[in-house]
Amino acid sequence: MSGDPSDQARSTAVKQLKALGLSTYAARTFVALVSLGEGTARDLSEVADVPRTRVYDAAGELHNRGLVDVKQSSPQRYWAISTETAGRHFEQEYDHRVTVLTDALDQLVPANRSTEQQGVWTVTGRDTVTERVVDFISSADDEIVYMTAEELLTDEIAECLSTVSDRGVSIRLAEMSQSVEARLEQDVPDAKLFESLWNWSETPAGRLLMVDQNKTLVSVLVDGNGEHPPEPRDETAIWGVGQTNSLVVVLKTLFTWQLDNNRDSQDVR
Amino acid sequence: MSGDPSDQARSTAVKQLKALGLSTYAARTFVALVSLGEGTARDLSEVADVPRTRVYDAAGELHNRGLVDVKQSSPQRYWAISTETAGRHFEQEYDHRVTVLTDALDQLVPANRSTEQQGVWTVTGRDTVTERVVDFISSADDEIVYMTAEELLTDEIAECLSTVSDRGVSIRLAEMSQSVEARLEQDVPDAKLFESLWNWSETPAGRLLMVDQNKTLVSVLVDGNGEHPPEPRDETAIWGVGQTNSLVVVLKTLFTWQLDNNRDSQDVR
DNA sequence: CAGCTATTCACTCACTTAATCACAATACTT
DNA sequence: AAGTATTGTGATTAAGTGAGTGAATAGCTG
Repeated sequence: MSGDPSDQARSTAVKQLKALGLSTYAARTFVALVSLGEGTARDLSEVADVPRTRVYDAAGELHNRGLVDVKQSSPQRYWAISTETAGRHFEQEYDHRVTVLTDALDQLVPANRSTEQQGVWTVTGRDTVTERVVDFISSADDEIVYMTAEELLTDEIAECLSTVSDRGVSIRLAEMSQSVEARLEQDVPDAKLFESLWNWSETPAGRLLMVDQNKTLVSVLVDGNGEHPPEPRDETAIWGVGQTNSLVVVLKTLFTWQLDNNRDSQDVR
Repeated sequence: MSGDPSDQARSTAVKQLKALGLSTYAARTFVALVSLGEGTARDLSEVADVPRTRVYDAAGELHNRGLVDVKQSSPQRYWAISTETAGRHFEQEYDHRVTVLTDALDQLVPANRSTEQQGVWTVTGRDTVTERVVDFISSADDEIVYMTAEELLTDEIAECLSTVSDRGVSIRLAEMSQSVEARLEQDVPDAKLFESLWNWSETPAGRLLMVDQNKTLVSVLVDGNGEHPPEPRDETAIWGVGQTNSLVVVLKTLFTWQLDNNRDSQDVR
């Protein structure tokens, strides 16, 4: 009845709907109803592959959620809202959730989130690491030293650097690939380049970041070689904050030495 | 240790986190970690009221989601991201979900979503009815006739009316309460007022809407009197589309008669 | 009225998740 | 250095949720 690409669309739609909190039956029923436009319990049962006797529950759930309208005839018919409306609907619901959540959490957060720590924290996952990097960069008052692999320089990061640069924070970027440099030159004209410690492009290193000589983060790209599915969870980072933090101390000396050497126009290694 | 308001904040936060897809343990652990800022499994177990041996799983789940970073010490310590970051994090995740969903659904939607229907569909819930109203108004090509109870005139609706008015759609508003009229006069200066059929403010009626003499919706405010919790699900609407649709036909004649009478400056009833 | 269909309800089964326990590994104390 | 306390991991049990099935009721059609 339906081809392969259509089936795939179905299953991803069902997956997302379930993740959005619908039951399997409700998700399948909704997808069927969208592709049918309108239909009876029997129709839906066939297309959605949901037991006929359970379509009513599923449709009820959908009606409660406001995704489906009901016609009180016999047999009763169901009608699905448009995809755009569905999108808006979920967005609204979600915004509300997040607002309520952050409000509640803000009431709980203690006054002093310590600014001096002993050890280092680990973060996993490319997107998550990016989040930390953005947090760090955004919090900069004075100076940022940053080295990054090309593939990890997202628009988000570039934009973030540009913002703090406008705020007057001095930015030092390690020598990286041509394209990265060119890109940043455009977005962050005030950034100063310096010679990299390593041959950056040949290491599996991800990023090095130091903010205000006070917060540091270093990441590496892991697996990607020995793993079966090409997971996006392919970056691992450690970070630490505080003047006495060991990671901070190490990177600070490293960078200081590096930057000083560079200032004397000496090419190191 | 913590007062009543704080406890309430905790429980709502936990509720939202669970709705966002976390397990109860993970949700409780995260909330505890936010109010602690940082802590060991033991600390969390006490504050979160989660069995100590399960805190590790919960923290793992949170770490995978990118909400918590881990310190590899002994005992290992956990650190929660800031509430703002958490908010951004969920927003991003959600935007992605909705995008994927709508893309998939758009592939499934059939070419012809019929424009001619027999019966009437029912919708429940104030927000959901508003969604339909917005859909209808947005789709207007020619003319809108609208009557609404004051409390139901949200900013969203006013804005929507204003948009289509700019597009050249003629808008006729029934006589309503002073404040509603004043408000719309400002947002939608081109709208023409006409005398209402009923003494609008004294009926439990919600809204009447006719778009292009082709789509109609009528809603009433239900319960709100006999129900124990003041539920927001207090509006029920029916709608139908098509020239031959019975509801459309009825409302069309009603409005036409009404508007014609009004044009002759006759006050009806 | 008879036969069919639609709808609801009650129940089973399977699976996820909460909760406890037992044990191994590690750190701390004297 | 040995003993004790604490941390982390895994296995196990219990409870709850949701998928799936069938029977019973209500409603329609001819």
